Amino acid sequence: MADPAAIAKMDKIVALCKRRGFIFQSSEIYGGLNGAWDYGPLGVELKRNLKDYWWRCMTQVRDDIVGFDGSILMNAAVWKASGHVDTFSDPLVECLLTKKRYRADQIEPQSGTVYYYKGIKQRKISRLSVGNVETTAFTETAEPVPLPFAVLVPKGKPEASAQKIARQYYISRGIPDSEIISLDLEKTEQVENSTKFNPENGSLLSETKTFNLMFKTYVGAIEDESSVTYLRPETAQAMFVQFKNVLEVSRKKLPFGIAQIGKAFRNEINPRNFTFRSREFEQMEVEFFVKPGTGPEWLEKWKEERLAWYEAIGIPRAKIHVLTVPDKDRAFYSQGTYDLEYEFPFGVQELEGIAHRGEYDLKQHQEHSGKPLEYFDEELKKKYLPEVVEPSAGVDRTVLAVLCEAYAEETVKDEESGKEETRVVLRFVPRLAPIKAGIFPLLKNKPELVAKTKEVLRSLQPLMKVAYDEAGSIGKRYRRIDEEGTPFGITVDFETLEGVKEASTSATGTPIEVGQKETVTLRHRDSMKQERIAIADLPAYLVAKIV
RNA sequence: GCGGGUGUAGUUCAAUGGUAGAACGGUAGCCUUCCAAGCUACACACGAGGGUUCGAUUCCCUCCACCCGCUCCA
Repeated sequence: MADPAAIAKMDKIVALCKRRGFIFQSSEIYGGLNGAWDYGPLGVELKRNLKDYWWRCMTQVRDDIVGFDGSILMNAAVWKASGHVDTFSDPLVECLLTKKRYRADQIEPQSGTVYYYKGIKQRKISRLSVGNVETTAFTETAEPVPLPFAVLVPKGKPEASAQKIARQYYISRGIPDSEIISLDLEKTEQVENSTKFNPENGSLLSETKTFNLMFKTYVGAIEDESSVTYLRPETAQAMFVQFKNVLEVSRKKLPFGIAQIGKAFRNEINPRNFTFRSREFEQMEVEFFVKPGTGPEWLEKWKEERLAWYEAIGIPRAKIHVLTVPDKDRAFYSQGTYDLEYEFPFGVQELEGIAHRGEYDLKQHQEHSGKPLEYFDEELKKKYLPEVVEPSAGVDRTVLAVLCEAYAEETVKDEESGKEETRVVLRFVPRLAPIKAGIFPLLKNKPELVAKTKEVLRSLQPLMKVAYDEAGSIGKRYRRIDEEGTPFGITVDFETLEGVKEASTSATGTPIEVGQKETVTLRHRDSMKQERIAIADLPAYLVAKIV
C-alpha cells in the first residue's frame, strides 16, 4: 500500500512541518507523547484558516445553521445515554498462540474436548568428561518445563491435533522443536459452548482485557466513582443535549443545523501516521435536523456540499474517495453513512463521515433525561423527533491532507549558471495559506527602500497576516516563502521611488506608464511570475484572493 | 497490543570505549538593483534512565518516541 516513494514523501512532509514550524511533537524535550501533536506558528495559522473557512461556510453564508461551543466535560449520564459507555469500550482477548486479538463478545462458542497441559519435558544434553579426558559420550535428561496451556478440539478429533497446536505454542515460546520430548498432559475435560478458546485453532485465549476508548477523569478534587466522567470522544453530544435551547433561541424551523468546532479525545489503541490518528484531536461537526423521512435526501445533499468544500480548500474531487459504508460496517445508530476519504501517501484514509443518524440521539437523550426533545411542527400541527444528518470532519486530518496535497518539489534551472536545484513549495490555496504575502525591500541597506516597505507592511497588517523580511538576497527570501506556502511576494524596489522605466499592465489590468511611482513587484508563488501593481491597489487585490 | 526497523545540530549525513565533525539551514554584520550569490563571526546534537568500565554517544538492559506490517479504529 505505502510504497517507498510515498513513505519518502511523507518523511519529507514531516521534516518540513518541523523545520518551518507547522507541527511539532508534543512534549518533545521529554521524549514526546504518543498520539499528541503541537501546532507551531505556521501550523496554527493554517489550522485556524481552515476552521474559519469551514465556520464561514456553515454559519455565515447560509442561514439554516447556527454556531455552538459546548464544554468538553459533561454529565456522565450523557455518555450512558449516547451509548458510549457501553459501546466505546472493547473487551478484547488475545490468542496465546498467534497473538491475534479478538473482541471477547464476538468469540463463537465452542464445544469439545479440552486438553490441559502443565508444560513439557525438555531434552537436556550434557557432555561427559572424565578427569581431563574429553569423550564423545552424552547424558540426556528430560527436564520438566512448567508452562500451562490448553487446547480445545472438536468431539471425535484425536489428541494428536491438540498436541500439534500445543507444540506450536511451546515452539513460539522459544523452545526448539527438537528439544521437546513430550507434552505434559494434566487433564482432559468436556466443555459446552466455551468462549475461552480461539475458534480458528483451538488455542487458549488470554483473560479478557477491557480497552476503554474514552478518557476517564474525575470532576472535583476527590477521586471516587460518583465523580467519574469522560473527556468527550466526539463534539456531537453537546449539540444534541442542547437541541431544545438552541432551537428556542435561534427561532429556526426544520430543517436547520448546529455547527461546532472543538477538541475530542479518544484513547486510541494505536495512534499512527503522524497527526492522522491522534488521541487528542479536533472535530468540525454539523448536526443537521430534518423532518422525518427526509434524512436520505439530506444525506445526499450533504455529500455533494462537502465534496465541493474540499475542492474549495485545494483538494481535488479526484483525490477524494466516496465510500458508501456497507451495512455490516456501519455504526448501530446509522441509517446510511458516506465516508469521504483522501489519498494520503500512507493510504486512502477517512477525512469525514457523513451519517444519517435518524432520531437515535434525540430519542436516547429524551428517554434518559426524561425531558421532551420533540419539535413542534407548525404546519403539520404535531410533535415529533427530527432526524439528524451529521457531517463530521477531522480538523487535523484535513490539515494533514491539505499539507500533503500542497507539497511539491520541482526542479528549477538557474538562468545564469545553468545549475539545477530543487524548489520545495507548498501550494496552498491563498485562503488557507498561513501567511498571505511576504513584503520585502529589494535591498536592506537602502533606508529609503526599507522605509517605504515598512509603510506597505503597516497598511496591509490590519487586513491579513503578512511577513516582512530583509535578510539575505531577494531570491533567497522568495524561496523561503515558497516553503511556507505564502502565495504572494511584494518587493519594494527603486522603481517604487523613482518611477517605472518600462510601461506594462498592472496585475489589476490597468496600464502602468513610464515614470509612474508607488508601484511594487508582485511575485506569484506557483508560477514565479512577476508583475507590477500599484501600492494603492494592493489591499483590494489581495483581499479578493484570500477570502 | 504483537512483529520488524530507526533514534548523533533544525535537516541530511560522518566519526569514535577517552564526552563529536561537515554540508545545508539559523542568527548577527558587511555586501547584494528580482529567484537559496559572496565574505566574516556566532549559536545549536549523541532520545531518557540504569548497568558494565578508570572512563560509554559507542557494549548490555529497560523505557520513550517515530516509521513499516499485522491488529485496532462505537
